[in-house]
Amino acid sequence: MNEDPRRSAPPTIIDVARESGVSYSTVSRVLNGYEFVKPTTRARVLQAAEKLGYVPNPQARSLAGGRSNLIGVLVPGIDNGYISELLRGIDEELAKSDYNLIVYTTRRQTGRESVYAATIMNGAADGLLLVAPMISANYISLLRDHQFPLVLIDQSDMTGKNSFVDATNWQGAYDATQYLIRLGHQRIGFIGGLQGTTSAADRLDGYLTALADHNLPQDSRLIVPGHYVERGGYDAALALLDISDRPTAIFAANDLSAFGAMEAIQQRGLRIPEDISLVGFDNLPQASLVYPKLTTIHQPLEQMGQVAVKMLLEQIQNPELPPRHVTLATQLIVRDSCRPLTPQNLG
Amino acid sequence: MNEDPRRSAPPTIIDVARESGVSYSTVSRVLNGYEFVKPTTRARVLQAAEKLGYVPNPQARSLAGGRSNLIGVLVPGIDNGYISELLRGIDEELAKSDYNLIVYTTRRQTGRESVYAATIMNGAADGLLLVAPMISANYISLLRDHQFPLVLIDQSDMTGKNSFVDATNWQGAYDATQYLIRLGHQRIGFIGGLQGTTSAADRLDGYLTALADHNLPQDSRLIVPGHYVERGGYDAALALLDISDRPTAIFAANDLSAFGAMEAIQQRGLRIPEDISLVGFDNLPQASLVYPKLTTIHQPLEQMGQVAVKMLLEQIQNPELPPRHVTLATQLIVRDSCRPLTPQNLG
DNA sequence: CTGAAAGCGCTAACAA
DNA sequence: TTGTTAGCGCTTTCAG
Repeated sequence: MNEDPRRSAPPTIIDVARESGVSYSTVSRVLNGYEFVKPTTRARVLQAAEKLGYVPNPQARSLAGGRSNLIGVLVPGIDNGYISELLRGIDEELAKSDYNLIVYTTRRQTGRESVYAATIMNGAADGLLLVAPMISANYISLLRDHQFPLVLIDQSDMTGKNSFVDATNWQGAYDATQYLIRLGHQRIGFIGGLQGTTSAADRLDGYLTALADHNLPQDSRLIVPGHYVERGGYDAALALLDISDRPTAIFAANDLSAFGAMEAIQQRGLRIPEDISLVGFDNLPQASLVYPKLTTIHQPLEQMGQVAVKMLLEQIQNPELPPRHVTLATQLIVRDSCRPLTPQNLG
Repeated sequence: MNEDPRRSAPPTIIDVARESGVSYSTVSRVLNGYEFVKPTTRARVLQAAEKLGYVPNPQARSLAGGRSNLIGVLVPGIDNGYISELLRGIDEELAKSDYNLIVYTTRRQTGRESVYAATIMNGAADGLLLVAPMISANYISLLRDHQFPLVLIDQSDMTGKNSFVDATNWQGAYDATQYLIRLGHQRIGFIGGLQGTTSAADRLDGYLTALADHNLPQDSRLIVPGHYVERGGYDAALALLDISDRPTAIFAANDLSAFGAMEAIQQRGLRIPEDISLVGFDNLPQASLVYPKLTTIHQPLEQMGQVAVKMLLEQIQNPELPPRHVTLATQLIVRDSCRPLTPQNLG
């Protein structure tokens, strides 16, 4: 309020101490909510701080206190709906705390993961959310070995040493496939996810199991990689459409590749769902924007972000906590991209 | 490489000094690329640092050096394609520097902007990108008065004291409107943007001017607010369709509201573009995903983010630099949501 | 070319 | 309940 905007240096705790006539450690106590401070003293300090327009210097605070009040999130990039949804949840939850968010994108650190890990542990952040899949195990175990608070998002953990939150990938894929089967589809193409990720493996497995449970044959030509990207879905769909005995339905391991598939299908002059049914996975905001609206498996990304933050903050508070795993439920969202198989559109 | 993962405290500059047999200020010099260091000394220090697995502590560095190597970006939220595109550009450019990105969302600071501003200036970040529109002028001038490096994105500045980067909003709106006029449309609805933003004002103005330039009457019933959000576009379109003398085309001030409009139009049983033509603004990735693919004005968001970062880094390097303004060109992207007005579909 | 030493602003013992 | 005093790890004069 009364601060002088022209003053060169911002007021420090010392200025506040001088102003209120107490020692600067008392000021620190007041500012940190320490309870055993005489109310009148507290009031005086607070008033002085207000008067001077004092705000703490985060760097100094963390250097002395050992905490940065920053939490980091490592993502592959910020450019798709999947990450945005996750970030929204993360931010929402973080807003309730006094932590700020620092975003690391993996592109910056190719081959230098260990240096990054070391820097982060060295005070750049108090905890890390790992959204990026395909992070080298070394990287993760480096952090883990130092007891650094860490939560993996959407990737289960091989070692059992890390906390993670994910969704029912297997079940979701099973549900999607079964939905198509119940509509009468027998030849169902599968556009796979990113090799090496647990979600991709689980979704493939859910698909295969659903086929098996309904006594449908497994045809390896019907399984093509899409790498979780739009372009991959496009190429995959083209490959699928080129099979002599073309599938009547396609289940794409994520929405992004489903969008690519839509493009390919429509370019081939085929209609969705009349000529071919399509199911995605994720339920990105775009899914209800495309035409036809995409039937897909909802993955509660926003909630996953929130839960991950909660788990991370717990871990920061108590580093001794054993790893926790939380798996949230997926859900089939029926829209307009599928239809029952009738004699007319039999492959 | 050879560091011991079980050691409790990470190595500091002092450990490196001891290991290499020089004073720790020399280590600091080497680490900061100071040139007048004997090559052999430099090598010895570097080797010791490598051996110990030394990484600098960012907090200590910034406390002593006065720079945090963090740049902040203030956004309303992370949840729409518009922000994502911008962030992508920002991140891309930042990746070339050694700055990291800290994301602030406005929701966290309602009513406490000045405290936030103070904290940021107080070392939390070395510079700030302001993407959020509607940030109180006080907030901005508080930062400006302290000579804090600042770049506004997509909002021109009333005071002339701040650097900003934006796009040709007026021209884009003019082009969009003119495009519709040239297709034969005479009654063109306008779904407005967020009140109080310069882009909304400029786009409205471009629209009006195009009408005037082509001797088309201005009808206030054809101008409805959409607030740049999907829901707003939906409501706006409904209002527009309810007019007795319904428009044959609609120009939405951004893609988000255009998406909402599509929803409304289709719900009313009308077809785009057969019954009504639609143009958006922004060219979000989703624009080519919707059906029909949206004709829109491309705004180079990614590039705007990159340019903003460049300008900000310049400003950080040289705080005395006068404010700069960069306006990037928009471009009409013709897709499938418009068609010429023929006798059949005359309102 | 290199070392010594003074802080940066704050937290957290330790005293009193 | 409050004051005193070490540092946190590093950058940066200032002297050699």
